[in-house]
Amino acid sequence: MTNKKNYIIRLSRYKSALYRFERLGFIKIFSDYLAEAVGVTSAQVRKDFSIFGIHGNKRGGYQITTLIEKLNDILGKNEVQKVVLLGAGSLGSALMKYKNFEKEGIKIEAVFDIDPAKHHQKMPFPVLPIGDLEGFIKEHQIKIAILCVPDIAAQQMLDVLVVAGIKGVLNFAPIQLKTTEECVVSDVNLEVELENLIYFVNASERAALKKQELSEGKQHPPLFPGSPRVEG
Amino acid sequence: MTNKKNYIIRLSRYKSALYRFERLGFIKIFSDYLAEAVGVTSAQVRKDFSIFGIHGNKRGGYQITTLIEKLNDILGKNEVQKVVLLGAGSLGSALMKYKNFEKEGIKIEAVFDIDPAKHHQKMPFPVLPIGDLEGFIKEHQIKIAILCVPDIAAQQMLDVLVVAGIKGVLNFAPIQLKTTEECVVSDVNLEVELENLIYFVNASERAALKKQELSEGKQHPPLFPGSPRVEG
DNA sequence: TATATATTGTGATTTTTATCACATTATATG
DNA sequence: CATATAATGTGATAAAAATCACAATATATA
Repeated sequence: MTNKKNYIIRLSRYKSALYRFERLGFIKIFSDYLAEAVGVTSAQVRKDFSIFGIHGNKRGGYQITTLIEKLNDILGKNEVQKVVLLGAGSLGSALMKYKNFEKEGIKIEAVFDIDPAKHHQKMPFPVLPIGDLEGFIKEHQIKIAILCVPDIAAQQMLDVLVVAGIKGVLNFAPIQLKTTEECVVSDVNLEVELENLIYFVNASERAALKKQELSEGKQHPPLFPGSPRVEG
Repeated sequence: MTNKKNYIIRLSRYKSALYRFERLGFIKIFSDYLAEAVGVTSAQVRKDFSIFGIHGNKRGGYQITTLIEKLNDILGKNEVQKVVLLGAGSLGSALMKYKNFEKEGIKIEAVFDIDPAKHHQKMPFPVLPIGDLEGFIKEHQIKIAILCVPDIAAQQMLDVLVVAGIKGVLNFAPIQLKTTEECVVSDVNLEVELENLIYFVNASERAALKKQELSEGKQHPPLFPGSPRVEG
């Protein structure tokens, strides 16, 4: 798999932004507006589109609806995507209530959990035993699973998913799962995200401190003891 | 800010993996083991360490405890990081119960929500009104916030956070927030992650199909009508 | 219709990131 | 103690991604 990961993530972001513009009643959009909404440069937007063969109108920008269609085409999402959710714990339950999936055409078809106390057939999502997984995904032709089980159970559950025929897993357990050729695993790791944030907060604090020191003329130690400071 | 984002993310992943090795009783680790645990190459691991001035022993690998210490140093996390959580909805509640934060030295100090019905002082987390935010973060010297409020409220809430002095925000609302120089915003966007996954599942399906066709000798259309196929 | 203008589209260039491959060296072994 | 070995560390190189900058052109305007 050639790693077009960044491109694809951006295309997906463009699409979310476009849906918002569409809801606000916009018909056309220019690369610079879209760029701002997503936090990239306008050249980047145009280049990304160019790479995937999306063309706008010189001077007229891009038609929002056709743009969304083309993006959905590329992203393989012109129909509703059915997924299953593994684990009806707190994170799983939160995701069940997560409205934005539906907005973007992602539909949770069923939830699977090991705990019989949680099983029921109620809408909107039946919560079923793991044993039903394979039959369910074959019957409903499901390819994508969201994995929200405890860390310790994640690998074992992935193995079950692979056997059942799942082709892609969004994994919330903070461990590197061993997968097969046929199944792509993508990780969401909140601790790592937070740590990253902490690093950048500290880094920009350090930078601010340095800047302040500079403006106070502390950029160099005095060349000789007693030599005058450069004044701000 | 020079964009060392990928490096930092990897350092953080190394650290998580190292904690796991440590819990399993390992004392030393080699770059190739660590690489496998995180899903990168061993040269990448060594290069990353080299860039940040981390050195192991030729032939002896790396001492796990000192390695973790050094990583924490770089990531600015040698003490427990205090954070606040905004929004006690379903996602917020799930994060409150999320055990892995604590494991990695991240401590939620308080939760803030607009809904008075949710307010209480009970442990482990008091749920407080937004009005208390500024006082609380100043008193507790908090720099990081996790933003789990409804999309529509996210920008307004960010503005409050910035005024209150928060320096870094982990944002779960799927919109591009407008921030200031002093406050870093980092986004977690689950729809985008899922779409990305869907793309790669489709892409690898297409690739598999192609491969199959190739092995069936369909790699080229017949050079002339009626010319023989290459047999698998 | 002619001209000005705003916007796309993209080749060229620069910057960043990852990979390679091997010199270096600490440790183990005979 | 000499030699072999298994690791690190890193300069050189390759690959990927982002940015630049401007030609091309569709539309608006006079």
